[in-house]
Amino acid sequence: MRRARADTWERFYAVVRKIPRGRVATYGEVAERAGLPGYARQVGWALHALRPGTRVPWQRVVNVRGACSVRLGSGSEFEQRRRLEREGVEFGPGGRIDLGHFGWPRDRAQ
DNA sequence: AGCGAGGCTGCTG
DNA sequence: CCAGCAGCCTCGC
Repeated sequence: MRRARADTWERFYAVVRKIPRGRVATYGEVAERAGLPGYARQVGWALHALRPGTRVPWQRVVNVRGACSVRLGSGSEFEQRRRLEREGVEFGPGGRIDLGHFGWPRDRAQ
């Protein structure tokens, strides 16, 4: 069988925790770095299922266009943006982040 | 066991 | 950059 769900999610969390402060990574990147390319959607689900109290910088994970994909209405969207801005991440007019500037450089180690 | 939905992505226009 | 289409995996009914 494939990897157990909890095990898979733990990999995602481990990767997310490696994202440097002031940087953001896409779901696809997190999945890829976790050794599970193509699991972008599962990263989203893993963060969705993230329990309060778990120390994971989920706010640094955005979609490939640099926008917060957090489900609207949850209030987390605002929280995410507030946290990122505090880290020095700038948002564009459309509420998007310039991944070319704030994205997590793949060539660099964490 | 089947099916729709979800914090996504890459490829085409 | 946005819209449409298809593929990805897991959850919940």
